[in-house]
Amino acid sequence: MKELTIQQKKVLQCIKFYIKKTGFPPTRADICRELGFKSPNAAESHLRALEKKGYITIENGASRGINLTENTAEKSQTIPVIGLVAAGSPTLADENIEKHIPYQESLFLSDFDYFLRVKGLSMKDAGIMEDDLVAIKKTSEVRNGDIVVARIDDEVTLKYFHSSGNQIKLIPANDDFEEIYINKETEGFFIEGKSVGLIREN
Amino acid sequence: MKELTIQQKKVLQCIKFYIKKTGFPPTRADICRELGFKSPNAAESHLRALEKKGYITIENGASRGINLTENTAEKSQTIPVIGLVAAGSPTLADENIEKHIPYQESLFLSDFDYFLRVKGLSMKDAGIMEDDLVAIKKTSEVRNGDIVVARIDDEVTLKYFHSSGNQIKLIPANDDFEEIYINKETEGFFIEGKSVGLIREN
DNA sequence: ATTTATACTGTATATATATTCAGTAAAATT
DNA sequence: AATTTTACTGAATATATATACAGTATAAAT
Repeated sequence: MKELTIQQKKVLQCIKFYIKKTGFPPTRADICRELGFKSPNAAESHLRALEKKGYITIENGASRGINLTENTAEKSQTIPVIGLVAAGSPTLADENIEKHIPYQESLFLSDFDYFLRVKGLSMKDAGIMEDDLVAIKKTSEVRNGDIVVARIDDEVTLKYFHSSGNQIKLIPANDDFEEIYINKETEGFFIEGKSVGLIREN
Repeated sequence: MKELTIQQKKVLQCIKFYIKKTGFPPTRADICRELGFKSPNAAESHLRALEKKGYITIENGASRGINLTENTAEKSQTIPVIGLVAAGSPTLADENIEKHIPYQESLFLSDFDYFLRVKGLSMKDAGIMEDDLVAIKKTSEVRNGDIVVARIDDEVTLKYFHSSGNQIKLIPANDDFEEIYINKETEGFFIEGKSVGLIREN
């Protein structure tokens, strides 16, 4: 799809916002009012440019006959999927984002920030398999028994969390893996978040 | 919310359909055309009735100024959640539906018909735990290795599917459970569908 | 170097559209 | 029994709206 100019983007945003607010598309005059244009032809020409570039369609002769193209209309929010890379934290930086998947508010009981793509079988007995998507809520407030995303220096893992006093245990759900013991004050140790749900794409 | 008459329902449906089709609400004349009315006032009065009953709002003076109320606008499709009841098939009958959850088209790679609430741990080693929601696509076309919803008389189970010749094996993913052998022609045996995804609400 | 696209103002106008008024008639409420 | 709601036709109209035309000016593409 052809790139939009800054002004054209503004007009497109204005249309989206107007529809969201009112339920129906704006008139030329509405766009002028919103963006400070003094001539309806300013809006008109921008609309024709947006049409030409495929972002909207215009029903000729119809009032408010603006229709957002499929690619233009935001269907629903999307949530990033992040790979559990052995080295490097699962940040929301672009280079770590595998893809985006559509997100529906009430999908899980708690809200969450991203999906973590699981590598390996260290949580197998908790029913978390390779390539599963674990919904992660970014928080450091975790309780014993929670499944957490823990970072130790550059290593990131998904494990059961258990703390007593100053000592923290990271427990795998697979006998082939070993528990990890750390001190709360250990440098480079950090709880990235906790699991609040799971999706498996068969 | 106040009940609608048959005609008012028709008009409301007409508005929804028109918006879906064109991206913007209909005019009075559009409604007349769609429903065969000969006077714009027929549409007008129905609109005012719908407004009075709270199904739409009307922006006075604005063309196509119809806005569907929150409860009126269909946000997204929902998919039923069905319990894996030991006796009785997981049909989409109301009495078997636990609840509805919002559904986004591209959530899984394949489309599906309902979620099955898992009881028991017979598929534990496949990472399917108690209370998980397995996305089921209704089909009898299944392949060896697929996880299927099988019905034998009134018993419904989730198992790995394996057929060779006329014999079918239903294999659990848990050593504590036993494989089930059946003949393809056995009466009362039926493949309800297969798993195409999974959701776990922590 | 010339054309095309961008980014507007300003005016004008045909027509698309909401909306009111005047009726008719049956069904539902009060 | 009287009133309100539903369900329309039919005509009239003010105005909301799309859209064309005439300009001006700068930037980008060919």
